[in-house]
Amino acid sequence: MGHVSNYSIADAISRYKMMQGYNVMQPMGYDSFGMPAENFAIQHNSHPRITTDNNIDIMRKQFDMMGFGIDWEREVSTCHSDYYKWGQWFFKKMYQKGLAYKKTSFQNWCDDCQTVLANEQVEDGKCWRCSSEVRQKELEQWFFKITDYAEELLDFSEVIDWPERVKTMQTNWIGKSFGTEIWFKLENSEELIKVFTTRPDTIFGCTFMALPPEHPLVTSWLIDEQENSKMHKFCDMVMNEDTITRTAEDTTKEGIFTSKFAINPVNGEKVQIWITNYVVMDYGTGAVMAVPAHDQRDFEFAKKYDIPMKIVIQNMEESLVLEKMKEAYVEPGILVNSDKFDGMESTESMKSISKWMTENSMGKETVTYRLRDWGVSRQRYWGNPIPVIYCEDCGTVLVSDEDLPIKLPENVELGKTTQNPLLSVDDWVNVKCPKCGKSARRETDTMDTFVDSSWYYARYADPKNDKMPFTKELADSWLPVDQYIGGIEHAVMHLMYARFFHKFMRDLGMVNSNEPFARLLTQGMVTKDGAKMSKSKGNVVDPQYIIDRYGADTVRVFMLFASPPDKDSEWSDEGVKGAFRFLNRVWRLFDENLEIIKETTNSHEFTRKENLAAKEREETQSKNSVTLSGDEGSDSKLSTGIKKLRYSTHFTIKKVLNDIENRMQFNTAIAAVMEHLNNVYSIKDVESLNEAEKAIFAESCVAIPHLMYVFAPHISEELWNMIGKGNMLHETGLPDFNEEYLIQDEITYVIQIMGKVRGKINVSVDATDDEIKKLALEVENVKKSLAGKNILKMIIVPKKLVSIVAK
RNA sequence: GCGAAAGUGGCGGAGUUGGUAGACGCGCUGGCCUUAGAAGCCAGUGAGAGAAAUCUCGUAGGGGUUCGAGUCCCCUCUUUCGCACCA
Repeated sequence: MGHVSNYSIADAISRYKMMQGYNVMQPMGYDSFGMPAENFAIQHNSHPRITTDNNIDIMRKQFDMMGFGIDWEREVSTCHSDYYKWGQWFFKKMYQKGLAYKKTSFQNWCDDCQTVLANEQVEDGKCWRCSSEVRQKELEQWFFKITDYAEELLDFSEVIDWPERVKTMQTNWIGKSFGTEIWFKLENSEELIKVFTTRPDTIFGCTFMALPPEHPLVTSWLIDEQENSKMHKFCDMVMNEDTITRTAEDTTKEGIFTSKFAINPVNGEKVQIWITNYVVMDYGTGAVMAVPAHDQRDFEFAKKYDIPMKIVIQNMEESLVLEKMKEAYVEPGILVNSDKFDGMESTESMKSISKWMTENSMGKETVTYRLRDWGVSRQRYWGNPIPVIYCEDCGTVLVSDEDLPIKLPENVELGKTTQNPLLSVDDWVNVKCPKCGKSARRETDTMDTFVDSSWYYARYADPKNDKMPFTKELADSWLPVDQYIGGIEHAVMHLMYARFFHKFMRDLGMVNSNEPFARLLTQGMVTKDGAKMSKSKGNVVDPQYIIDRYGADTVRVFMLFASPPDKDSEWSDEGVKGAFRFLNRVWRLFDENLEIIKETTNSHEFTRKENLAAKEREETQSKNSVTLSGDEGSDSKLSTGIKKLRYSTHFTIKKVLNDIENRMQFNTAIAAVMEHLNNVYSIKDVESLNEAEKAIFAESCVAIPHLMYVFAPHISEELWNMIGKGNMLHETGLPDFNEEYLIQDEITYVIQIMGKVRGKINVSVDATDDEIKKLALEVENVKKSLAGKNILKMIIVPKKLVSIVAK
């Protein structure tokens, strides 16, 4: 149901844009590589090639039944070699540009299964399959150097309508911070330990140094240690905690003293070196100068292991005393115990201290990013093979372009072993070295599926190209994507990888834009009984059943009406019936009044909303149609009820256009049409209306399919055809409203006394403030409430209310 | 633990810049229509008091700013999403 909801939104937007005259491309693709597909196939004792293609067929059928305007000529599936060939091609480009490289990193490893586990496959530190202990194993992995683009990824100036929260999350993820690298010497050695800190102002308070077990220095010390020494045991323990446990760990700081010391360059003091579980290798320099008095984690650690503390920043309001401190003092203050910097304000001192350290070769100012390079290696079968061959003589050799795609071997038996099946396909793994012709081996790692999904949007521009991923002309004519729709769960990773890839493609000269997605809508998920629909929970709704029973338009209207697109929406069987009832009411209105509508509308049409696309192309387009009720003669022939109806028609057009155009809020747009429909039904005796009134009535009816088209295209086109219009509704463009009919001669003012509503008055539009005040004070209930009070002030909010302050 | 959001009737949700809280829909109640049901139509529907006019309370909880707060500020709680203990 999630997909149905997702594409109901996309289809509504694209139909709206089509009505505006744009040439809209609504493509469809399947991110079909990856673990879920592989596991699904194993479960069903089948092959992912078969199961994914099957699932795609089912989805395509459903999308067709929903009537989504998808351009099937551009369908893309990431697991088909005509697509993944180009992923391999991009990998080569990354490598050639120095953006793909290999390094070791720690992975969740199960010894029994001989395989790497994803975080989600680790349950309580144990393998999900065999329940044996998971350990961290150092493996060679391929990485993409996304950090080269860190600075540019912080720049959102070229996206138009991205949700603020997505931008914030990405900015925090990149985590740029200005700080200082400080060089400590190892005692009795010339070896330097570099630490990174954002608080150089606290350097004089450093009392120990914290290293993670992965630190190279620790590794070198461990060689001299006994196998079963305490230090070995501690390091093994910390490193074997899987990433999740180590990440989710509350505050239990643990460590072991190395018996070694480092020298603080600013004062020559000896500081203890500890190995700890709370420092990570991947950030900064992988080493921390610990200042327990002014960092909470260091504080907790120092308390636990009884390490000295030193106050170097004094609280200006309340003097800090070491013995009494219950937590670290992290606020700004005045420097103390800091030699010649004593008395400086801490925030201001940072620059001076960094500068002084730079001049005296104790360190340097640096900028650090939290962002790490993107690990793309996966030890799995159902993914895109990495186009690399390892030769004993030539080393790492790229597969030549003529040999792409490297096709995944399909005659593998899944589920027999827990390892990557590719390892055992000998005639696939064993190849001749492209350079020297000697026997060599293929890389058996496949790529992270985020690689596949990082550029597919560009492939839509030129999906059948077999010479290159796409031509520049076609890509530039379509990109950037005007409207991208995806779940909020992709706020950081997918959306950032795609931005990175786009900039990379730009630097290859393949596209000329800087961003892949101009506008972004993060849609909510469909829930049932308060939880996300999933097979395991058994709370799924089969779209097929609902479509068969109520039709595609009902499903679309319900989905769009249930909640704003960026919020989760709760599935409700009753709510679906409500949408169905609404469409039936629309149908009946036309059925019952067909003759009147037909007779009176054939010579008239709404003023067409300006054709925006044409305007952009600077073509002149004459607005040749007339407003229907504009030439019906004097208003005096019209009853009040009919004038109200005319107001409703034009007000609704205005509201719906605004809700879609400026707010993308389909639920309120549909509500407005429902309200209008109620207004139309309030006209009882249609036969007895005069000609002018009948025309207004007909206009109010015709507005409905016009406005409903983007939500419920099938019934709207059908009604349009029924009233005898020759053309198709979607070719007519959007209707426009006539400002003239929105002018009201009376305005309701609410009267508040001390903020509470005490009455209402209807006032003519051109009444003066004094007249309004006078009328307000004449209201019975207002007089009653004011009895015995003095009026201090009267505030008039134009066209809204009168507020009286009285005591 | 960190980062980002959200919390409004029995339910889904309205409430564009601080200005009538609860639009619209669902559900429920009563009535009409019908041999009966389905469908449809009409009326009502936040809580409490009252015959009514009307009054009091009410937007997760607690404070604050304002003539006026669902909306702005501070604190707390709960839920959702993401995560790589960010020095």
